[in-house]
Amino acid sequence: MREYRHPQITEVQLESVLYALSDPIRLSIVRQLAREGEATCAALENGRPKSSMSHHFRVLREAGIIKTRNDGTSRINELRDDELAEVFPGLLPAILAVRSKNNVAEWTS
Amino acid sequence: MREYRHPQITEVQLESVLYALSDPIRLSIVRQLAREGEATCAALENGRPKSSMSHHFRVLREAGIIKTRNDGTSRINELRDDELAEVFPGLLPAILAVRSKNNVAEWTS
DNA sequence: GCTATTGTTCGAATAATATCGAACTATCGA
DNA sequence: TCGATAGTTCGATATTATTCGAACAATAGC
Repeated sequence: MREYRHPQITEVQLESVLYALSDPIRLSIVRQLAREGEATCAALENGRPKSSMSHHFRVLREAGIIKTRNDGTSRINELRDDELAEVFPGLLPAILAVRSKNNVAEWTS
Repeated sequence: MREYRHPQITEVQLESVLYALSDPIRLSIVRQLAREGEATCAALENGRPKSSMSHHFRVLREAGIIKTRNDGTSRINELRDDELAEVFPGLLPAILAVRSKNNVAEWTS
């Protein structure tokens, strides 16, 4: 499977980052990645359809928030937190510091 | 004209704040308010139709980002930055610290 | 090569947003 | 009371997102 295109961190736009993170599912992905370091797509889809999740991963990737690499048949995702800190210092930490009130996995069922 | 309903700051949702700020026009409104303290709607619409701007002010207001009060025929807007700092510490400063590359007023004409 | 696993892409339906003119409301001042 | 001023609301249109099944692609293991 071909490699993904990740934007240069200097090309990343604040608006796109904010938009990508304004979705509860994507936000929960990012929170989980912040906790666990890196994770496959499968580990992050909480019973949701793969195609939906694939869409969300793409939005996060194109916004410059995550980096995806191939590992066999899996894709491994990780936050680009260090890079994001260069261009938007304090932004991701401020967002991650907010405790999530509603668990996404909860309103899946 | 009747008063606006502003959400309690504790009811404000991170997702809504991020969404509201993911729009370039709304972001430019917030930046301008951060510079100038408070401003009327007219002072913030850069030649755009009033009805469009009214929509954006509403989104910002309902997200808990601005507060609007009446003053004669004008509405005066201000950031709820102190309150936002209570629930999302560091978030607004991190966003406002990002220098805007494209001036919104620029691509108006 | 066959099969299972993991994810992507496509396509179509649905939903949400943005945009802006037109009509309307409220207030101020003469 | 009559503009003039400042915004809001309505309604219609256009654009963009979300969702998810179905088909597809790539890899690992046997």
